[in-house]
Amino acid sequence: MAVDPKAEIQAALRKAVEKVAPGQTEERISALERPRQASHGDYSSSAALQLAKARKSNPRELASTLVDAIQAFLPPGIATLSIEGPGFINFRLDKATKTDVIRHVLMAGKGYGYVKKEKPVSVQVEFVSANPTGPLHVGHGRQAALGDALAALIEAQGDKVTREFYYNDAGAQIQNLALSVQARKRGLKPGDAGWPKDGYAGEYIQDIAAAYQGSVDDLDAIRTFAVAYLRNEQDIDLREFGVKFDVYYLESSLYADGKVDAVVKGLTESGKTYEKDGALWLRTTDYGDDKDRVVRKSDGTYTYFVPDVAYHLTKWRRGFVKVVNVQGSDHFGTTARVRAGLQALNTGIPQGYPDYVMHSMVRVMRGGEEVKISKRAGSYVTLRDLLDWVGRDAVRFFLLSRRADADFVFDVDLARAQTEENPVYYVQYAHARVCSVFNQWGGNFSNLGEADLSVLKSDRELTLAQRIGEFPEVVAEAARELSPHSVAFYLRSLAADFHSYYNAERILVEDEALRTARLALCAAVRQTLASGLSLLGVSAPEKM
RNA sequence: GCGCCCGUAGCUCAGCGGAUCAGAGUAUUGGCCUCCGAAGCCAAGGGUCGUGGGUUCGAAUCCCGCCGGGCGCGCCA
Repeated sequence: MAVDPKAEIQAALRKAVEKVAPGQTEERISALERPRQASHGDYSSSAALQLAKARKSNPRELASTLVDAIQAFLPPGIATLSIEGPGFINFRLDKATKTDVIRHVLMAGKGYGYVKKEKPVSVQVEFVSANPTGPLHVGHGRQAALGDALAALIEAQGDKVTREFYYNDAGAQIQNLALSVQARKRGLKPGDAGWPKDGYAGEYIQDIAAAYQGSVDDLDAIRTFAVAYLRNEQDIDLREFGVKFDVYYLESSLYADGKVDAVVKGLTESGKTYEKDGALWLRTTDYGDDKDRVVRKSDGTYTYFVPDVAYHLTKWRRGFVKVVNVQGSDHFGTTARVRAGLQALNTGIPQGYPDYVMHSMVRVMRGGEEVKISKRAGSYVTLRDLLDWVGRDAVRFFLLSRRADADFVFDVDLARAQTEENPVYYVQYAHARVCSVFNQWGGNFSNLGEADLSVLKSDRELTLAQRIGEFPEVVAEAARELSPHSVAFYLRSLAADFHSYYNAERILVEDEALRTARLALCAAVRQTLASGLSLLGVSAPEKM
């Protein structure tokens, strides 16, 4: 088992800080940073600067004291220390330490970057959750990419993840869908006299009407048919996008099982409700919401708030200790009240439950202009449009290359460019290139693990090895911060390091020892690229 | 009006609760294939990090004001 140099240094640093400044247990004091400038070493600590402030002493002297302490705790042969600048302690890893990771990756194989937990936690990621009233739009695409990647990242941290899709199959929107299809079946068009008030205008309504063979007067049959039709259509798109769900949860089941009534009862018994204007209200403001919410309308029916709370209560009851909901920022308003409703039930659900990953809107640019509508959906661009234009890998990679809360401009022309520069192909190409080297070589992989890595001495080789070594940390942080985009950026960097190396040095050299060591490095690159792409749901082709 | 988010190179965006943080891609310009895949590499130009204050030894990063943009503020879902 290879050592984890960062962990070793971290541990030594913590002990040193504790020794020099007992009681200073603040996490950030003993934080290790990765300097951007290579001349500043591989890791650096600003502990001396931070401690100097509190102790009113000279930072460089303090750094010197810390260095002595660290060296006493740090096993030999890992790194050398120096004090630079105003008092930074910089660590330079020994070459052998840097290349050690290669052996580790080859041993771990597909497990590299993955954590095995003794006690996995049950986690749920809920995403897409589109109501079956139309084709999936690009925002759903962003949710699908985000949710699936988040699930994969959390799984990589050793937890057990359930991917769930929640939808409303019985509400007012579904009624409008049924009425729209019925009207189409009767030959009406949007805008005609008699067209339903909140009817759906998209062309797909006509498709459903044409496919429906039953009685035009049987609204229940039309509703059932239309829901099944659109659910199927959505599933086809999701399948092509490579997203699979473990559970489809129906809102109607919450009513059928009495869960909605039970929540109303629970809220009432909590003492946090009151009657006003003939309606039943919940004091969600007691839990951080900006205004109280109606539970039961004056006409006796419930607001959507109730099934929402009931649904999230089932998540907790089903044993999901952690829940991540991926939603568009237009659903922003629901987060505070769902959390408030869960708190009011007083069932021991933690305060921040559930987590939300909100993403901002996606704008689609094509041919220098913004695309706002699609023929099929009418008022919006669909996920299907994107898939048809640029393919699954490009859609996934692009949608994951931005922070979720950043506005997104999807440049279709850039994404579909296969002969020009394209961020997706850049990473995939690196993978295909490594594979190509191995094909050319044609040797036996099992020997690579015994390669003498000490012959890898060039800066590019050490940089590449170190980059590979960062992968587990990148994955862990992306999972912790719920930010898959950092994996996409990491892969870009790894691919860049490899391309640069490939152009500078020949892999298949005459010298057998050197060749074997370089191939071992390449094998580690390939494994890391493949694992990273897999986390994002993007394929790692052997040929392109 | 109130709440949350965003404002970084011509364009699209990273910058992990400060320091060793002015970065990547793209676009533009100039080099590199008789040799493992040129969907690649090497290099150049390009930004008072929206703006004005504050805190600090140090601010793109933290705090406050302002300007600009997005989303949300229903007895709709």
